[in-house]
Amino acid sequence: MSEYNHREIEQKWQQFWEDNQTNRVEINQSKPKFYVLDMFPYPSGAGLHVGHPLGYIASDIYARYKRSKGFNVLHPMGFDSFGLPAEQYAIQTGQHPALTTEQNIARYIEQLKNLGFAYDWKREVRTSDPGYYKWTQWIFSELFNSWYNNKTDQAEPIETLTQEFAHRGNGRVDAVCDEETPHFTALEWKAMSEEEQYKMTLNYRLTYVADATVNWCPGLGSVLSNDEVKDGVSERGGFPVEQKLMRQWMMRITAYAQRLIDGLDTIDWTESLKEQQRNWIGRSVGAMVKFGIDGHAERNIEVFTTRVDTIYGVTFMVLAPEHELVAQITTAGQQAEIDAYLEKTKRKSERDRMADVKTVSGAFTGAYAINPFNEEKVPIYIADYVLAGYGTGAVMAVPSGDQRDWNFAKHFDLPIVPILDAQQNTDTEADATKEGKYINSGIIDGLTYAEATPVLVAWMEERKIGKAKINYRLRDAVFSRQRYWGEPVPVYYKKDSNGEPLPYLLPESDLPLELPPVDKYLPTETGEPPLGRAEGWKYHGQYEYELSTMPGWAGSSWYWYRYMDAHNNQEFASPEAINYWRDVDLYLGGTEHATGHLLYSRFWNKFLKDRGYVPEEEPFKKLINQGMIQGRSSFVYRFRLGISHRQGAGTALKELIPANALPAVFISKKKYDLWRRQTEGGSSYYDPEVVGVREEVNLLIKKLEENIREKYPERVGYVSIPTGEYSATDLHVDVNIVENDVLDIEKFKTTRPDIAGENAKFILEDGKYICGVEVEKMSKSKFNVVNPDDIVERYGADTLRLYEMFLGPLEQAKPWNTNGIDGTYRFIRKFWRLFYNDNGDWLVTDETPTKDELKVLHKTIKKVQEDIESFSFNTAVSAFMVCVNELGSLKCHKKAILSELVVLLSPYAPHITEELYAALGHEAGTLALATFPIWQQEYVTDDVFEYPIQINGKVRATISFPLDTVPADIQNEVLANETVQKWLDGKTPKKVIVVPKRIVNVVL
RNA sequence: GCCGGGAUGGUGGAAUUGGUAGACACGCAGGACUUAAAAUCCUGUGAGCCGAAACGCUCGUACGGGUUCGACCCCCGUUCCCGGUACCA
Repeated sequence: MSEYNHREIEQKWQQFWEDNQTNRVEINQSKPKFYVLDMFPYPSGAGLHVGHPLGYIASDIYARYKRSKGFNVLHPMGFDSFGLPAEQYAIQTGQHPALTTEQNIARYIEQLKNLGFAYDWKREVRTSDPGYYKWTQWIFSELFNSWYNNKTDQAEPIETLTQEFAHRGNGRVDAVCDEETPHFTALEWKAMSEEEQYKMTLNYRLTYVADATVNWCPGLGSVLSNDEVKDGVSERGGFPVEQKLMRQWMMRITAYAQRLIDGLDTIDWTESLKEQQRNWIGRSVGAMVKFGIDGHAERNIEVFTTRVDTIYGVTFMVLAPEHELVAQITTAGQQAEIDAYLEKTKRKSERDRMADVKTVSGAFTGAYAINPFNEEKVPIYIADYVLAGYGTGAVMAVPSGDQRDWNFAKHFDLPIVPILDAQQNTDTEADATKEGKYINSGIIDGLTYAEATPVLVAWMEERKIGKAKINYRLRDAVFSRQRYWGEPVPVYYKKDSNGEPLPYLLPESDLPLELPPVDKYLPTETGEPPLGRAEGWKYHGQYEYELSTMPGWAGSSWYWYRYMDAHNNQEFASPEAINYWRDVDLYLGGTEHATGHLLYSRFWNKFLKDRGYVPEEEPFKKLINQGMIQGRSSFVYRFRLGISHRQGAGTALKELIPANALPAVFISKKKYDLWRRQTEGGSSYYDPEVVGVREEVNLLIKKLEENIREKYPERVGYVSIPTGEYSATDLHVDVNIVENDVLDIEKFKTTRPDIAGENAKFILEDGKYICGVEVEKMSKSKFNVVNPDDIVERYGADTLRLYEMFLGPLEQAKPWNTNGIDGTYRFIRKFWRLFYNDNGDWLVTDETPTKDELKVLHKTIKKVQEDIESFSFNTAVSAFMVCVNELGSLKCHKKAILSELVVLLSPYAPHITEELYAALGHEAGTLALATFPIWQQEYVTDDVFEYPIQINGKVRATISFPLDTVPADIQNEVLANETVQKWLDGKTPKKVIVVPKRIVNVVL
């Protein structure tokens, strides 16, 4: 092998790894385990672009590094292969989503293999594979068969609940369950029929059917979860979303709200990510208070408040328009007004409601609530600023302390009563202070905030009109999707004694419940989900199956366990595998999963732990978010040419001449900016550069005009360009034909046949066409997508891997710019030339390395190790470059140095290092078994330190001293130094600071 | 509005966390090799000033202040950018 040939080398080793199963991994009790995981990719039809592998490269480097440090490393890859895009495509083309998904995955795998990742491909999983989703269905079943016991603070099998029912009824059960669950005794329980008992348990199960207000998306024909809705439209596709009451499968994630918050303190994630989860769960500490209703002795309004202390400042109540009491308490006189308001809110979309935060609106019900503390009657309003889905859907309004209440009070001219002596200006705005002492506040007058709350809560609890309560923003998760391409829910329906359908679970022996074929991937005529189309799809030929499928997050909420034992068809993974691999030590992925995948996964994990299937409370110990790679779009500027016609021609402009007779004129970026400046007026008009461009453009236009007029003398008058920012259109140009912002004009012409040949004019600068640049999202429509395959073809995977890491800190968002890649490519070739000269001669010798060479090597080992440990991959790449540059200058070709360096670099550039490792005489493929080099202090430390000598904090000289020089000696010598003497100018310094191995500062 | 992150040469970025700001790389300029180009190698490259030269000077890490012998780093205030979130009672 003479010259470095990345194609040959990379292909050879990728084949070798595959043939020899080099990256195969098995349980090995004699080694510590380490689990590195990348977030589950969805295999989209567009394939990978250079942004995707960023995290995969980082995790691969880390995994290989850990392996060389003696860990048994699990580093798998697989596919979250159910999902909307494949189904949308199926709807359009009629192709089965399984087929397109299969093709997309094949393409992904090919691309991933091209990059040389050390995945154990034998462990690959796909959520849409029945062998996989059997276990997703199984976990669903386990959830169905469990309830949440608040006393033990964990999920338990439903049997422990029914045993308790038989023993003592549900009086002492403290469970997370439906609000309306009735009380019953053991006797009553035993008196129930089996069906009645079963129905009762449905109130407790961790997955259950309920009528829920859901995000209905007509455009997708499906329900979406909160995290799939952004700004009132669907995250995928951007279709409008509306609120609708539907019968849905739900997951009782709220049972885990507190544990989901507490667990965050035990894991190493970024603070911002944890904060997002905390906000999403939205814990607030407060109290429930019951207000009576005047004239409705049997009813009351329950409110949740975080400020019970302000209860004497309540001057009105507000209910959500959807609140169930509205219909019952509205007086005859106010009925019309309330109806009108309800009608108005219903028509407002969620989006309008959000956009319209400023406007105050509401309507009076005519009814009055009674404040239990002072028996005062306050009017009850409805208003859409109160959300039905939060708390109880009712608010006690304290206008002196809450700005929204204040706005409402002002608008409807309601009283504003201050309740703390520290409150200020309550007639111009609300003051939410907790300072001062209470006034106008009955039993808490004169107390402080800290004193008042316990008094109020005790008072309420005594009278059973309220209690302390912790409320969460988190809602139970809707689990049904009215779609085809997802896991079927393993449930069938039997008619109960009233003829109503009652859900029953499929037994485990009937799993997996496979997706049936359908003729179309659309809802049925009657509005049933697509599964309703499946011919004869019935349980035991007679019972209706559940027709909705599971949401996208179902399959990804437990997948990391499947990798531990990917082919097990007895269990989702064997206890042996689970207890060995336990949890993910390093999880890498984007922030977009902050409140979706990462929350649901933690939920399912906690559930599986409660039920004894897994050992760890938290599944992902450390998590790193790689920054998004943005696109860097290139632009060309095309003048908008206007043609005037000869007077009296009377023809529409576009008919004057054929469209292609008018050339396209493109102007280079800098000149375009200058051209635009001519309208700014002032001095720029006379700027010679501006004048120069103006003349150049006008000359060209004049020439064009003459040419055209020659051909169409009777029609064309003159050609002109508007001035200012409207003079040209900026057009995206494919970044792959632009290098260092210089447009490849020939390629540009071939991609745009309409402007080929003579039909395009380019106004250049320095003989080049320079494109404009903007950072945007990477997408096809912006022509800024860079395909890793192209880069690999041209520079090789090793170079791409190094370059992606070199680009900057892993966690930072950055635009992709291929410009710098030559630097890493040069580095790789320089590295190669330490082993081979240009004639292909082997240069490596067995000579003993010098001290300098050892220092270069060990310095690099130290730096690279520290950088990998702190995930600072970009600086590690620099360290390699420095190292190779220095070894190059030292003309070092010594085996003792180079073989260590090869191992050191192997996590970053696995192919070239395998090749050279073998060339150094090692058995092929054994690099994976090599141990990470260990740096030695003796080679790294210098004997002298070069002290920067500052005068008043500015460096004026440097002087070297042996490391063990005492500060007094340093000071003496520094003061004697010529440069220092010059600055001292005969004076005595005020102070001399000597920091050993750092700096000397002489203060004048 | 609130929460989180950030702002350093023409560009991507570095700086042992209070101790020589700009490592490394791109780009650019000049040179060597070559008939030429590519590749490769060498030199220079924050801005400005002085100069024959200097391991000369001044300014310089978004802006304004402060603490310190010494500040990209700590504190106070301001501007802008990115991400998240939003009537949450």
